[in-house]
Parts: sequence; structure tokens; C-alpha cells
Amino acid sequence: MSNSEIAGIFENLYNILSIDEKTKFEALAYQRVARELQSMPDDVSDLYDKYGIGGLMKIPGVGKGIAQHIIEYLKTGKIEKYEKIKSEYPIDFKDLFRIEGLGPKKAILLYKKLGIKNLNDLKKAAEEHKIADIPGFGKKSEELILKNISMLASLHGRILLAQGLNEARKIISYLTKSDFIDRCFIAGSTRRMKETLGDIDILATSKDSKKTMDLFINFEDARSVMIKGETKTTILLSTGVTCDLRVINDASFGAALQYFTGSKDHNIKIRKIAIGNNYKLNEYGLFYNDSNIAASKDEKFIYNRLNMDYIPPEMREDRGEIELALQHRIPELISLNDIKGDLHLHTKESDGLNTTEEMVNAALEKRYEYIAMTNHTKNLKIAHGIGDQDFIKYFDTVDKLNQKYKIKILKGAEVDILKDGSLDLKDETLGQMDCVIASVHMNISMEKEDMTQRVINAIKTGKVNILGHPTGRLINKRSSYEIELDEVSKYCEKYKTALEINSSPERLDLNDENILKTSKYNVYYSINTDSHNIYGYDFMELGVGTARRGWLGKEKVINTMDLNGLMKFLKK
DNA sequence: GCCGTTTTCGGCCCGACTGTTTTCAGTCG
Repeated sequence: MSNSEIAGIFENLYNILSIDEKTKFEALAYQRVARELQSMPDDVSDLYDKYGIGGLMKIPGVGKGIAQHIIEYLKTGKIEKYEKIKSEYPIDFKDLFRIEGLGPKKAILLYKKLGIKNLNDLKKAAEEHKIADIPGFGKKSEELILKNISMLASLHGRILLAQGLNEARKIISYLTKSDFIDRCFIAGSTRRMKETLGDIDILATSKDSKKTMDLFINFEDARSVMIKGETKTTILLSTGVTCDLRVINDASFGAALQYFTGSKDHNIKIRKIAIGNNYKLNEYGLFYNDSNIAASKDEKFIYNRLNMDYIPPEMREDRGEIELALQHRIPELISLNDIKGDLHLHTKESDGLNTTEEMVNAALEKRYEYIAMTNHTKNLKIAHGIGDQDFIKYFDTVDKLNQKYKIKILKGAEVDILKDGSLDLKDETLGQMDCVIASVHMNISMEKEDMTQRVINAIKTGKVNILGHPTGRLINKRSSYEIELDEVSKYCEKYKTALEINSSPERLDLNDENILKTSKYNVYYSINTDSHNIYGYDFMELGVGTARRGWLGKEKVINTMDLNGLMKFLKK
């Protein structure tokens, strides 16, 4: 993967070039490409191999010059321009930037004055009280640096979406109990349903912003106050992430929600379009000749005034959605209400915590039309996977419950895909099932070609309805196994195997990028929770959010079908 | 260095907060 390495180089070029007035715009160009490279699903080296320099120049922000730099890196592992500048400023910017309030200019000043290259150097200099004397710094900044360094150890970096949503909702219910706060909404990456969050953004309208901020800093999970102002306050939560509260006038609500939802790249582009139409867009409104025309209503008016379709928050990543909106081609995305059942559930029979009947009752509360019981198979001993005989016996239980309850309980399994791609149950057993999920759980470190073939072999058995968590990644813990999803998708199309969007908080697998990638093919998806207890059903919103980030409509998702439609799809 | 619903040259998002200043620069999102 060359993308992140090259992005790192361009990021540093930005840092160094941005301090000089003469090169600050050139710096921006490098920064833009750095960000583009990091969010791009395709590897630049593949792109160059396949399409040459023209392929590289298709990347937004990449012109001839930067394309040449990328090629130079791919061929030699170095970029001469950067090597030269780096020898002048051998600074570990990434390390230093972990300190809040340190940016390129201050970092370079610290290097010039004190030779500081990294956090270690910085810590030493601060402890020796050398920082305060440097122009632009002072006693307070020295203290802040020391405080931030000691705090770094306890920061967790990015938290899972599920955690963030939880925390955000807790804050909102805390704030809205007061009588001076009117509206209170989740914004930022949480609203965009990003799989991990670096911070939490909350937006509130209030009659009394001072009182609101005072209330906010007294929230029970607040560990410390980082910034406190009239309109913006930042606290550090005990989970290790920060939470921003912005208080705005009710009259600016729509514009503010648009602005604070982001993403940054999306907003920059939208604001440029506004300028192109002689408007000015900021968090207070959409202005034409200094008169505010579309601020107080909801966000939709802003997009519509710019001659665009409304763009759902989950799509706002500058991945082509703006161009689509300008052509009025924003698709109708799936929503949580479209889901008619959950097709990946575990019970006590393998490693679940609840009985089948308890799981059925919980599904009834969700008003589901159907669910599928899909326990692990014998290969997965750690999860108490069960064998053919036990499945046959278990299906009697399911038959009885089907008599008793007004919900269709499908017989199924999450069958292991063995090393050679065969399935971990006999054909006769699989033949008695309504819904077969096949997943890779063991021997996950294989060469890309072998893993791809393994999964394709499983699909080619013709018994697999759903490919479970297709890449096997665990967020913040384990990267996906090597697999070529393009190839897999072709077979999914041919054998009517749906790709799972596993909604379990740590999985979210397929993720948004892989959904975008595979939806080029005529494949279906199944959004499942992989619940191991009755509370797991609630994770469905994470999977639906991920599907929305992958631009999916409900017509592509099999568990939005009614029971008849679903059974037709599952029939092999 | 890149880019163009006017542009192949002249722009490049924009406002809040902080700490350093004595009117502002740097950072952040």
C-alpha cells in the first residue's frame, strides 16, 4: 500500500511549504492530494500500472507535477524534492502534532530555535522551561504542552461509532433536560455514521449560551475542559475523545447543521459552488448580497438553492456525491424502517447468550417479519460450534416456535468456510436450511489469491445464501484478510450469494468503501447484526448507516424484501 | 501546484478560540 506513505510525504511537504507566504498555496495542493490518497480505495501503484500517468492525473488535485512525484516514488521509493526539504527540516511533524495547538509554523519555529524534532525533544525542552522564552510562546503555552503530553498516554484515539452514538445521545438527553436549550442535535462524523470517531460534535440552539456552556462542562463524563467560549466549547470525555458543543441562534439552524456535519472536504466544495453562484455560505447562513436567504429552515433549502439535490449526511465525504447532486441523481438510500428482518443470529446452542425463544420475542418487539437462526458450526470450537446431528435436532425447536409465534423463523447456520473452500456441514444438512451464511473464521492469514479462491470455492458449492463478514476485519484490532472482492463479487452475482453488511460494532464489514466498490456488480446485500444476545438487534442502525455511506438503496438489500420475496431469493 | 457552468491567469473556505499581542498570528474543524 503506497498511498499512505506518499500521503505522509505530501503532508510533510504541506507542513514545510505552508510556513512561507510564497509557497503556501502550493502547500495546499500537496495537502489536498495527501487527503485524497488517504481516502481513496484504489492503490496508486495499481492505478499507475494499469493506466499510467493519465490514471494518476484522474485523481482530484493531481496534475502533471504531483503525478511525476508519485511516479518517482513508485520507481525509487523517494521523492527528491522532499528529501532536499527534509534534510533542512528533519522534523517528525506527525509526532509533534499530537499536541493540541501545535501546527506547522510553531513546530518549525521550535526546531529553528531549540532543535526540537519530536515529542521527546519537546517534553525535555518544556521541562527545562526553554519554551516560554520563544516569541509567540509564553508561560501558558509551555504549561499546556506539558499538560498535553502527560494526557496523551490516556487518549484512545478514535472510538467506535457505537460508542460515540451512545455518548452523544447521553449528552443530548442531559442537555435537553434544561429549559433554556431548545434544539439539540448530533452533527459531525457521528451524524455521517463514520465507523470510527475522532471527536463528537453536538449542535444546540439556546436562549442562553452562557448557561448552556456551564451546563455542558458539568456533564458527568467530562474529564476536563479544553476550550470554553460563547459559541464553542470543547471537553475531554472519559472515553478519551473530545466533544464539541456549538451553540447557535435558532435562525441559523439549517446552515449550522450543514456546516458542522461536514465532512471538511464536502463543505469546502459546497462553499466553492456557492461562491460560483455569487453566494456566500458559512455556519450562519447562505448569503446573497449580504442578505441571508436560506439559514433558518432545514439544510435542504441550502442544497436546493445551490441547484442541487439534498445530500444525506452519510454521503457527504466528497466521493462524487456533489457531482451527482448537481445532476439531480442522488439515489434514494435505504433506511432503518425498510428492514424487515435479521438474518444472522446466534443462540445458546452455539455461543449466544439467549435462548431461541428469547431471541424470537426480542425480534417481535422490533416488529420483524422474519429472522434467521444461524449458529456456528463444529469447526469453530471456540464458539461451541455444533455438528450436523445437533442442527437437525435443533430444527425441531425452530418448527415448534414457528407454530407458536407470528414471525417466520428461518433455519440456518453460519457455516465455516474451511481452508480449501469446502463447507463445514454435510450437503444434506445444508439442504434442510432456509438460509446459509458462510464465513471465514480460521486460517485467516493466507495469500490474497488463495483466500480469494477459497471463498469463491465456497460460493461455487451453490449452497451459500450470504457471505458473512466478507473481509474479516475488526476495527482497531485486526485488518481485513487479503481478498479480491471484485472477483468474489462476480461469483456472488452468478450464484445469487448476497454479501453481508455485518452490523456488529467492531466489524461493520463490508465497510462503506467496499460497498461502493462491489455495488458496481449486480450483487445483493444482507444487513445483519450477528447478534449474540437480545440487545444485539439494536446494532442494525450501524449496518444501515454503513450501507447509506455506501450509497445503497433498499432494492439491493435482501432483508428489506417481504417474506415471499426473500424466500424466492434464498431458494437455490 | 492545481484548476476553470466567467477564467489558461489569478485565485485557492471561513470563522472561533487562544495566547500572545497592543491589533494579531497560529491552529482547528
